[in-house]
Amino acid sequence: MATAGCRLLWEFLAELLNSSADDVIRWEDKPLLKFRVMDPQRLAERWGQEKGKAGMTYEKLSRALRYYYKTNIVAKVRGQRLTYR
DNA sequence: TACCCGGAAGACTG
DNA sequence: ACAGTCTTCCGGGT
Repeated sequence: MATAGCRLLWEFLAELLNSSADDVIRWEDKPLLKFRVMDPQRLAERWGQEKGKAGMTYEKLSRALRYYYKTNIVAKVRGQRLTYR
């Protein structure tokens, strides 16, 4: 069950948001839990390293994010590649 | 352009 | 063998 082992995508994103990786992803409005991806390509590279997937791209990372809409882990704020969790 | 949308299929893990 | 969480691929949208 569940990848539980360690970093799920949302845990990885939360860690980046709570650290100072402002060049890749940052809070747009922390109280509202809105964040913004500043550098899609670098975000995908870091995610790829986490999972040991060399060919990770933002297209694929965002596909995983779309599956999150269904479970309400994240929601898209169109017009600015913003999301909240 | 670059990013966004979801269905379908399949890999990987505990 | 099984179910959860993606990963990969695709055609189409804004």
